[in-house]
Amino acid sequence: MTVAANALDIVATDPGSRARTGTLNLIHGSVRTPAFVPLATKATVRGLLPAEVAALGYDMVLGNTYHLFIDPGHELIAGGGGLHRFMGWERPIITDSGGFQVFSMGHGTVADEIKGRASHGGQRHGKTLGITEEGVSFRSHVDGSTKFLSPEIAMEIQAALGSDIALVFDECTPFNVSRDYTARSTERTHRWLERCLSWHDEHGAGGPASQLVYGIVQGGVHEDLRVESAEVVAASRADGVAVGGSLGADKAQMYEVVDWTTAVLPGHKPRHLLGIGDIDDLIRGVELGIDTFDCAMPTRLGRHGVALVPEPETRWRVDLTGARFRDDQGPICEGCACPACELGLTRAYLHYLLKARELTGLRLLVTHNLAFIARLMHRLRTAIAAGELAAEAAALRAGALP
RNA sequence: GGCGGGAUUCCCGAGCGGUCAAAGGGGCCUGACUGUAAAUCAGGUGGCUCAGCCUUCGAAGGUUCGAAUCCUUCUCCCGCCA
Repeated sequence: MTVAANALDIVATDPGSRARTGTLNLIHGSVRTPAFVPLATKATVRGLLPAEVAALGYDMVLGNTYHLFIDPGHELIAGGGGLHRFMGWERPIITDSGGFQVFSMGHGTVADEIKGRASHGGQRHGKTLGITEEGVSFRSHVDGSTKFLSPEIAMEIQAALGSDIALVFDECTPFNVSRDYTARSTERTHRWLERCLSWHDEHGAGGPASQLVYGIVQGGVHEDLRVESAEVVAASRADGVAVGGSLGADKAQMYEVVDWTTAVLPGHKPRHLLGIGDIDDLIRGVELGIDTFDCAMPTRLGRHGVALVPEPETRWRVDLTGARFRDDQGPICEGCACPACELGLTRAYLHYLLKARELTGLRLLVTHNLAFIARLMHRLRTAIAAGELAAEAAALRAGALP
């Protein structure tokens, strides 16, 4: 059992939904919720300085156990004073357990797996060597050597990293597996949850005493399995609950899965929705009672030349690499007051930087995208506190600039 | 004026008698991207009445069953020598 049993301080709830707002109090500070958590997988929000991320309104970032274990190694990071000091971010950090990598190294992305296709030229398959009750063997993507992760090792690594929140080691259940496999996998994840908590209990006094541990709900797209998993995690000693695994083939199914889950979760435990992402998904997630989200989308899209804009019909995206923006003197995003847009830069300039492969272009777009999401979350928090979430959500979904 | 080298599909650039509508880049277009092996990846990129046909490899002739590839002349580039 960890110390902060009531780390989440809820100050307001929305009468028309499960949404709530408040603060999540952690070792390195508090997180205003609902919050989006930018990914700093390899100990950096790619392209941005810690101060820049904070200035955009972010209280927490997410690091990855798998990646930091492979390179540069958790011992090295621990020796240097922990992940916070290592990356120069003294605010909260949540670390993912590496469970997702077991999935992605075998299947590629979530979308690839669902659609049954190979991603990146089919180069990504087969790095996961085997999943057993003990843990997972896989081939390092860096040097090809065989590595092994187990619930205990994942917790040990996260303890060494010193993250504010550790996620238990799980198997991200694929979409294209049988219900029976999903059931067995989910049960194993439950056993792994217990092992993670036990490891944490045993080592907490001498180490991560106030590090929170979040259990992970699996169960695929099966209501009974999801509900059971949510109940198992909720009833455990875990401080918080993360919703993971395959969330379905489309948004409707995803919302349904999250709905089943949060419907049975106790109100006091913080809830994290793993890997979500899109503007509309964040809005719905908040309505379904999610407190924190993480997603590669805003930062990755920015690096890929896409700017987030208030246009639902284009899924809130505009790809500035297209030649039609070559002489577009308009702003990146009309009305946006982010550090990038404040410079008065044109789409023509961004397009030019992108085509010229200048790093500044990527920095500018990542900054804008993260600012966009940060404002979205801020507006949702404010709306919940003011009892106006329904109207605000409707406006944002219709294309209001957050 | 002389001697060499070169002109290839939007651009650069392979090809050097048939398996070439023509490698490979770039550009352009489309698509993807949701717990980041991702500043990435995939597909397309002469035309059509599209399992075939037509038009393309500076221009015009010629050799050959057959030419972007060989020959002749011409036009224009680029070196070197005068």
